[in-house]
Amino acid sequence: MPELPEVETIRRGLKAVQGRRIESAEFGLPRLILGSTAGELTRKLQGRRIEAILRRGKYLVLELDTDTLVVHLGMTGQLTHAPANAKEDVRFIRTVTGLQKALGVHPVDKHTHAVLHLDDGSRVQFRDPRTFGKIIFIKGHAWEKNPRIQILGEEPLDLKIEPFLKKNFPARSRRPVKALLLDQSFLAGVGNIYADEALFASGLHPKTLVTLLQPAERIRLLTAVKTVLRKGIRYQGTTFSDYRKPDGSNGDNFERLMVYGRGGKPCRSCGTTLQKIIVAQRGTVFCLQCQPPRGGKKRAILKTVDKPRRPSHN
DNA sequence: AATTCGCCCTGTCGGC
DNA sequence: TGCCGACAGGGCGAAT
Repeated sequence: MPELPEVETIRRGLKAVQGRRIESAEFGLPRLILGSTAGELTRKLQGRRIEAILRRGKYLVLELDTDTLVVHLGMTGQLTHAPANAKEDVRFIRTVTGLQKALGVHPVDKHTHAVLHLDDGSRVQFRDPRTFGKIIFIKGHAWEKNPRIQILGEEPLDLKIEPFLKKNFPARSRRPVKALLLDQSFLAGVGNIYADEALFASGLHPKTLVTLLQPAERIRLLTAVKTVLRKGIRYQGTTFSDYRKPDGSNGDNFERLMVYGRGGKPCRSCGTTLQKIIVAQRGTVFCLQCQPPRGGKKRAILKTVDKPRRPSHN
């Protein structure tokens, strides 16, 4: 699931298409397109120049000379940039049979739903097996006024923590803190992976009610969000299943995750078996020891921690 | 008003 | 071996 670090990595990886002109465009699955029909979009994009590639939350924004394309990758969306004359990339095709592999030919990939052919012979391809992605056509450059963009909260990496806590933090909300992190109108770009990682990094149980967070915990939480997102970008995103960089290669962050995707495995910090529960309708992995819940069980855990340690003589 | 739920979709995996 | 249900989940609109 491409979240802020994955989309940012893709944005950076697509730098080479800036300034290129779109010679032609193809669209395969009309329901992924908003703001235009597939046929009209093909016509509208012909001859357009890609001026800039931006990111807002999990949205990738392609500013053209006259209009704007906004892309959301949903859960399994991939945006790749294939060099001139490149064949279909076998790395994207999981169903290649032995014979096809031997012959070096593959069926046309049924999951590639959009292709932009550029004036240098390269192409940008949008592939999305689960089709939760969206391609939004916006006339002109006022894409920030689009309802889907307008409702987004602040960019986590830009925000100043103290003013944000005063102005934007729903201190009386009774949602679990994980639900808040997933809310794109609170912070734009945090998804299931980085929400779990941020909660682990700040030592908060995912079900903790927002209203119960102490000021110091709020600061810890926001600091952790920034930290885990920056780490995700540094390692070029988390490849769990479908995410790829624009060159088709994997991100390096998965093996560096502390909790996401590690349910039942030992905590990398304390060795306790990581729990998997459902919070806000999402699979959620956390460490009961490092992220103790409020109330009943907390007391028992504190008691254990507070036990005087036997001095070691070695 | 705030929060939760159901739905969209398809590849993968475990169980029988 | 093959069938089938469960699961993965971002975001939107409906329900509570």
